[in-house]
Amino acid sequence: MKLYNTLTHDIEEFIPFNKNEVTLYTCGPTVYHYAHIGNMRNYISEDVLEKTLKFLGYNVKRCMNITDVGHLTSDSDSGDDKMLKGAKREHKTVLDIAKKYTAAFKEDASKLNIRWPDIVVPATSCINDYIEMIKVLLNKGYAYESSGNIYFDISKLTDYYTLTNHKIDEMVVGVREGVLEDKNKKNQGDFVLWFTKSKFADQELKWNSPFGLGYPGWHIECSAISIKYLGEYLDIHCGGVDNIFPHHTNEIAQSEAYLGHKWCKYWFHTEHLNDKNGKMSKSKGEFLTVSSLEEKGYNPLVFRYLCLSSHYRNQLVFDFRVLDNAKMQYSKLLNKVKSIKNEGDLTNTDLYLTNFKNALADDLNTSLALTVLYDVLKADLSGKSKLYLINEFDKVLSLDLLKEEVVDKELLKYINEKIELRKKAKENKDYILADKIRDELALKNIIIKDTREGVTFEIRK
RNA sequence: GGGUCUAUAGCCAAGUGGUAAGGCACGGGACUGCAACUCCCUGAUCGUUGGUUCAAAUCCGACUAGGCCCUCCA
Repeated sequence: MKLYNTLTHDIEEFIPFNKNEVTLYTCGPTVYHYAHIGNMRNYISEDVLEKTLKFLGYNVKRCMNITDVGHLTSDSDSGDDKMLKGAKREHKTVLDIAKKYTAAFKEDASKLNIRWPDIVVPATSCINDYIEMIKVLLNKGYAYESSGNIYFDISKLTDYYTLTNHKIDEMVVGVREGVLEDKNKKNQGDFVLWFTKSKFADQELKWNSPFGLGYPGWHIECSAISIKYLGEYLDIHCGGVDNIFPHHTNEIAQSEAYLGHKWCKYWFHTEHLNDKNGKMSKSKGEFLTVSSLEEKGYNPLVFRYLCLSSHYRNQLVFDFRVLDNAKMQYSKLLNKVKSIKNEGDLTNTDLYLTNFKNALADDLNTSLALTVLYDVLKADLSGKSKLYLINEFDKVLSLDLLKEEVVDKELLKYINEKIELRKKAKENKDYILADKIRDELALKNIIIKDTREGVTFEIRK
C-alpha cells in the first residue's frame, strides 16, 4: 500500500514496524461541544484508512484519545480552557460536559458508519503516565521549570520543525489575533507540559504531582496515551492538517526525547472541509453537525459518500448544492444496487476486486474505488457475483449499500392499502385521486414507483 | 514575511509522458394517464505563459488565483 507521509512530504510504500500488526493512533475530539461535519470528515478518512488496511489483510490496532482536560484556547497561559468554557456555557461540571459530548460524538460517528476504535482513552485517565513522562523529560534535560509551569525546551533538539520545514527566525509570534507571548519561556517555541499556574483560578480538574498541583498540557496526552497503549513504535498517526503544527510537531519532540529513538513512521493528515469563507469552525459561520444535516433531511451517509467521492488530501468546499449532488448520486446508487437480483452463479470476480484494492492501496483513492463500484454495476456479471462484490466493497466504503430496510408492519400495511386504492383509481381513470394518493405518500417521504414488474415504493431519508 | 497545498467540463472527480475514466446535474429520446424510478444518446484539450521531448493535463521554470499553517482548531 502507498500512503502520503507528511514527514517526508512524499507518497511512500507502507511498511509497518511489525509485519503482523499495524498500530494506528488518532487524535480524538476535545469534547467541549458537538463535532461539526468538518471534524467528522477527518474521522471518516481515518475510518477508511483503518478498513482499507484490514481489507488488504493487516491486523490493525487502533487507539484514540478523548481530550477532556487541559486543552487551552491558547498555549500561553492566557486563554480559556475549552472544557471549562463548555462547562460554564452550560452550567455543568467539566466531567458532565465531557460525558455528554463524548456520547454525542460516538453517536455521530455511528451514524456515519465510522467504526469506534478498539481503544478509546479519556485524557483524565492517564494523569500518572503524563507525570512519569514529564519526570523523564526533566531528568534528561529536555524540560525545565519556569514560574511554576514545566516547559519543553525545543532548543535541545536539532530538528524540532521536522514536519513543517519551518525556520525559527521566520516564524511570526502572535500572527493570530489574541495570541500573547509567554515571557516565561526560554525559547518562543517551547510548550507547556504541566501547568500549576494559570489565570483561571477556578480550573475544576487538578492533580497532585511532583511539580505541584496542576494539570497537563495539551500535547503530552497523545504522546503518553499512544506509547502506553500502542508501544514505543507507532506505525501511523492521524489527524487533521491543522494539527501538524504545533500539536504533532510537539508530540514528536516529546515522544522521541522521552524514548530516545524514532517513534512514529507515517503521519497521515486529512485536509479540511471548507465553506465559502474558508475553514469551517465552531466560532464562525453555520455550525453544521451530523444532527443538523439529518434535520435538513439528509441521510448522514450522504455526507460520507461526499467525502469518499473526494480525496482525503484535497480540500473540499462544502455547500448545500454539493451535498444535494451527493444525495442524488447516493440515492441513484442505492436504487441500482437494489435492482440487482441474487441469481446466477458466482463467477470470477478477481478483476474487480483487484481494481478496487489497487485504488485504495494507492493512497486511498476512494473516488477511483467508487468508480470500480460503478464498473461492477455495469459489468457483464451475474447478479450473485455483483452482490458479492458490492458486499466486499462496502466493508471499506460502509455506505450501507446492501442494508435491508426494515419497514414497520403498520406502515407497510398503510402503504399497501394506499397503493391498492391508487391502483383502483387508475383503473377507473380517476387520475386526480390517484395523484392525490401519490402526493400524500410523497409528503411522508414515501415515493411510489411504477415499474414494469409492478408498483414498489422507497422510503426516502 | 516564512512554510505548505491546490488549480481538469455546471458540480464532485480519475489521470504520474503517447492524442482526456466515472458519477451527478442540464438537454434529447424510450417507458408512463402525467410524473418519479429505470434504460439509451449528448459535453471539456486540462488556470496563464515559457521550456524540455518525436510526443505533456502529466516533467521543469515563471506568473496568476485560492486554501491552510506560523502556539484554539479535525
